[in-house]
Amino acid sequence: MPNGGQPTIVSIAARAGVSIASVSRVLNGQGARRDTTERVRRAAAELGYVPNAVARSLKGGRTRQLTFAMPDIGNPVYVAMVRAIQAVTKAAGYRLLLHSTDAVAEDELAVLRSLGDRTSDGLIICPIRITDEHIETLITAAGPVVVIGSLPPGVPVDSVRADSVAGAAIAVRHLHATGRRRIAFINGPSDTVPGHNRDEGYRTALAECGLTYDERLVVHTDFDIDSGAAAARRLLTEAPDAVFCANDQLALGAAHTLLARGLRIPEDVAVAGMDDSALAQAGWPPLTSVDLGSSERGRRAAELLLDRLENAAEPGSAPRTTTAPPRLVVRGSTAPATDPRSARSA
Amino acid sequence: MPNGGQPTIVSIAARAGVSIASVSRVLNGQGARRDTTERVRRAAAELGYVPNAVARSLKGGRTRQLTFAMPDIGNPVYVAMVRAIQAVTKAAGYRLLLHSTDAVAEDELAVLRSLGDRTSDGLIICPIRITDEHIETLITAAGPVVVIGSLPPGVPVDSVRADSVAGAAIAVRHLHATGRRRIAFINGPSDTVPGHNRDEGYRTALAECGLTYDERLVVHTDFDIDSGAAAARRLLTEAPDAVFCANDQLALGAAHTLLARGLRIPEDVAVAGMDDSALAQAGWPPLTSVDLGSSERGRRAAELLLDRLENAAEPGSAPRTTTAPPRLVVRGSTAPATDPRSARSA
DNA sequence: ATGAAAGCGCTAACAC
DNA sequence: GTGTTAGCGCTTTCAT
Repeated sequence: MPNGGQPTIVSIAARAGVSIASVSRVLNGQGARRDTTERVRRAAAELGYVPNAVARSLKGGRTRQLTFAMPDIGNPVYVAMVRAIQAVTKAAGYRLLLHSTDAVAEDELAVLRSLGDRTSDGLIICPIRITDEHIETLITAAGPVVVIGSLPPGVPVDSVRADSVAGAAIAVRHLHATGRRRIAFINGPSDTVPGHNRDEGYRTALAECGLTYDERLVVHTDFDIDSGAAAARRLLTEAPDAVFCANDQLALGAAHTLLARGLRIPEDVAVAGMDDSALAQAGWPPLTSVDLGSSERGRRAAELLLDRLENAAEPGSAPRTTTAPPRLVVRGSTAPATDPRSARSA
Repeated sequence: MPNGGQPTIVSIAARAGVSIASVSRVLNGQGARRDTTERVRRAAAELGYVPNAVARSLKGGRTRQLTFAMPDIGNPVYVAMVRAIQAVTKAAGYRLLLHSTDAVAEDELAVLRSLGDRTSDGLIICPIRITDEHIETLITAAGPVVVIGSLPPGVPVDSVRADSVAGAAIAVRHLHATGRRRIAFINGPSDTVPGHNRDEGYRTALAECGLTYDERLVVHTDFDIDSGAAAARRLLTEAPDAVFCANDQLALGAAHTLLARGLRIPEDVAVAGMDDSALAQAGWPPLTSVDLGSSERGRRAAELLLDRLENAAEPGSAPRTTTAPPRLVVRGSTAPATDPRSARSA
């Protein structure tokens, strides 16, 4: 037996007494005589035939599979992107392959290069850092790629970015508007694009609000809960009346430290995060957070990719870049400490 | 140009001045003369050759891809499974395809049937309900399948299950041992396997502890945060001194309701969840939870599947079933209300 | 409307 | 050690 005993168009053709070409036509909904159509269909059903997608791909040169590579499948932000991408690609008849790179640059490059093995027709990748090697590999990729993140100008690749500068600024202004004056900032690594941009937004907004930047109120650390808790412990000596965090995990960690020290949120200290992930609603009190449009970015990226795929006409046509606008989601963690009215000005 | 201009073994053969067979051999590390080997390698490198995985799969009958189908990619329990499965399959040289079925039975069946399209070599599936149709489809599946969940006896399919009966019982005994006597229970739908088993564990443990089952203390609802919050609101009139929840999301929701009503956790009411997902640590106070071995189950399932794949010898050999033992993880949400000593007896 | 046959890119006999 | 050739299962001309 050549294969595992699976029925193929050959078995169907034999059973129905027609040629394999007729089987193929009938199964793909092309014209055939009533009689032929029926016999083929019946034979296929009786045999429990399922078309071999691999053979079809080899012939057609397309797999109808797309890949999404993200740094961390456990991060709700990427889960939101997956959902959005899934919705778009599924509607277009594509399967989605998920790949977690664990933020390892080498792994990201490997995914990029693996486009050449024709396992998927296109790729959406969300790199946390973008090195020269990334750009090099991006340019020579064997298929269409869309980057979720900030590409340097001039790189001929479609991309979708978040406006975390504006996002951070919105949060800081909100905290100021609700009466906070000592606004601490727990940020991620400063050598990442997100970290750098959030820092810029923080500084800008402080200036706008007439507050001075005080480096004792700023901590750079990793993007997870424990780091947030540790950072908050260090900041406590500075007696901030608000803690703005570069993502929800950091905010959750910071909130734990504050509550454990007996401080009340938001009465004594306000806490705000970014991403508006599922964690923000899960926190106590529910966390104010800046939605950077994860779903929106995912959806947009998928659309751009599909567009390249369907209109493969001009592979060299100008790259497109979209920016998702940030949106503040106010919850309990930043209710005004003193004058409830001022909350309205947010 | 036949394909998208991608180099193939034909282009390499031409450039190196050898036959395609030699190219194939060299690239697959088989014997060849020094000179030949070198010329092929150089040609491949210059052309930026990447083997076409589709063609290789068609020839070899295997894709070296595995599929994991779970109900909800946003649920930390499944994320933990993905991580564990990924680790095992990656080490064995398999790629992992992720599929979120959204707990839709029809989607689960579709995934099962799609094994026939040869897109992946095997499947791990985590169905939330198991209907007769599931079993039927499972049996006639076109490739090896491992189920994470409880299969009725007699179904000839490998499976890995959690012991949620024992898990629920551990939690209840812990609450009793730390001084709680009015232990409410927020459970998922009773017509699901997990819901049914947790209920059994709850009843058993209550009896062991000499407490009587009081249906006013029990609520059946959906497995999410909002349902947990709503259920807790209903239970408040019964003044429980502990709330045991069938998963962490329910526990988180319940905790929110309690805190919002000004009750203290654990001083006034203890709260415990199940799954020990990332959410348990994210909650406030950090949630005591029963680890049902998500990682363990994922790992085990992957191992079973790989074993079937490698030793495809006897497809009809006896199905194996593993059960992962539950483990209580005590955190702040169930510290004893009165006598700190009694916590030791947990 | 239908059948014969070519070929997608690769591996593996089989000859030389 | 190397080349020739036959498929893997399918779609798609090209004849008939």
